[in-house]
Amino acid sequence: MPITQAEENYLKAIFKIAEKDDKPALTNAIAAVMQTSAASVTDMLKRLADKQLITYEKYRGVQLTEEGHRLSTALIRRHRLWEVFLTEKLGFAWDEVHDLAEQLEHIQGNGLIDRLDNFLGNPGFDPHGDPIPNAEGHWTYRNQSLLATLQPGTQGVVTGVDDHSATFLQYLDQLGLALGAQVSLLEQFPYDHSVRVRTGDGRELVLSEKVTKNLYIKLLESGN
Amino acid sequence: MPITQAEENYLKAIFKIAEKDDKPALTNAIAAVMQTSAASVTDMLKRLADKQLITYEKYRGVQLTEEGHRLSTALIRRHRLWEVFLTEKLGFAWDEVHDLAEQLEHIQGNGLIDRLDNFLGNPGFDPHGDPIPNAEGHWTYRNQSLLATLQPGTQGVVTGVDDHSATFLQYLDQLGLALGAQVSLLEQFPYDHSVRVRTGDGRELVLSEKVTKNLYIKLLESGN
DNA sequence: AAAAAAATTTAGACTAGACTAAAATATTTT
DNA sequence: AAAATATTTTAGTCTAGTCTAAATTTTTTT
Repeated sequence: MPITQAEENYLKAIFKIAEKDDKPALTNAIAAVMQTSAASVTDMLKRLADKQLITYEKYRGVQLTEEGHRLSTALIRRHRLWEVFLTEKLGFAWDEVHDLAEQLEHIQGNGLIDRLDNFLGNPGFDPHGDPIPNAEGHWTYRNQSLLATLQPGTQGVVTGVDDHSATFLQYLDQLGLALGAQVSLLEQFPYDHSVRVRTGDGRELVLSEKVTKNLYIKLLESGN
Repeated sequence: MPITQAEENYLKAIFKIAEKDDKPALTNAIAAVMQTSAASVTDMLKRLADKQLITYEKYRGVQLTEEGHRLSTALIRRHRLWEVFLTEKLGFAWDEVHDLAEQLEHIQGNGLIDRLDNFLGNPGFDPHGDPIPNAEGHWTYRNQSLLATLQPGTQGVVTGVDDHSATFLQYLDQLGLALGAQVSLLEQFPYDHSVRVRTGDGRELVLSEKVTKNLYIKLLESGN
């Protein structure tokens, strides 16, 4: 039995939930990610369990099997490589590529993705700074922290985002905080957990907690 | 109501049949192209007629409406541009790209295809020599003839194929008759309609009627 | 440890797209 | 112009994926 696009999408949703919580993914959580009803999720979980892509215990949530994990990783790899293609080669902005990659990731074909990877120069990260697993499913590790967790006085470079919504990404563009932008954390305001930062080009910005909790920074060695 | 992938595939099949015959496409003909049953075709024809993409008269066959024609043309444009991408950029051979393009042609997204077209340098023809309609749906005309229709003594260049099967394309590769190859028609054998040709690099080949009826040649001016 | 609330599953129904078998309509042959 | 044949449509069924409403199970509150 081939794996359908709907099944692939569920696998990805389960992977993403498991990644965060490291606990079995619950029906309602999956329903929220998939924007569908809990009843539909239950139906699909049975199908995925039949295909041995998840282990499913009624009322207890699900976990990916090894095969399910392998497929999810491959799917994320495909998604992120297509995102690189769309930005690097076709000139799309980082807030425009998600929906297209969501479709492209389902294209099936021998050797397609490895050729694409090669054509793109084997990129390690996608346009949002997310790592791209290699053909064996291994991830590049990177030392980055949410801006929200840093101490005043530290300095770093924007390396990723947690929120991939177009509105957030466009707001970052407006602030001049694309990937690679330098920021120094000047001050934290305990009242609402907003912060004041200085950008690489010398501007000062105040960022809300919502921003600091969605922006990844790689620290620069303080010696530099 | 959005147009589904299945509907798009039927539109393309109807377009291709109409292109050849210039008569209404009949149920069985569509069933043959779609590799499905006549009953399934009838079901789909009703849906397409509801959506005003075809005009359908029971037992009488179908014709594309203006909108149906526009959509089919756009679909062919997408298919052929993706084929160019797969060969030119990813290095696939001309006999490997059909199934992938069959999937890629259904990707929906604002500006995607025009960006792709631009990235590829606005190619006029796909890897099989088929013309690619432009964004307005206009076709590049090219003066080419089936090898089967040429007279001995004429000389030309391979510009296209009618049969897109991998076996035919691989056979042409083996014969050294890729797009752009030179051929002079030396002799026709009335018995089985096979022909003897000389290739650009001086080899002599005998080609069966099946080959000559699937190979397009653009005549060289005899003065050259 | 009941009762209340929340989460999940079941039951039953719907649509798109396919199928087979049977009925209806067209076309071809005699 | 009938009869025979070929084509097409209808009728009824199936699956994947969705839905709502009702029933069940788990968790939380009292």
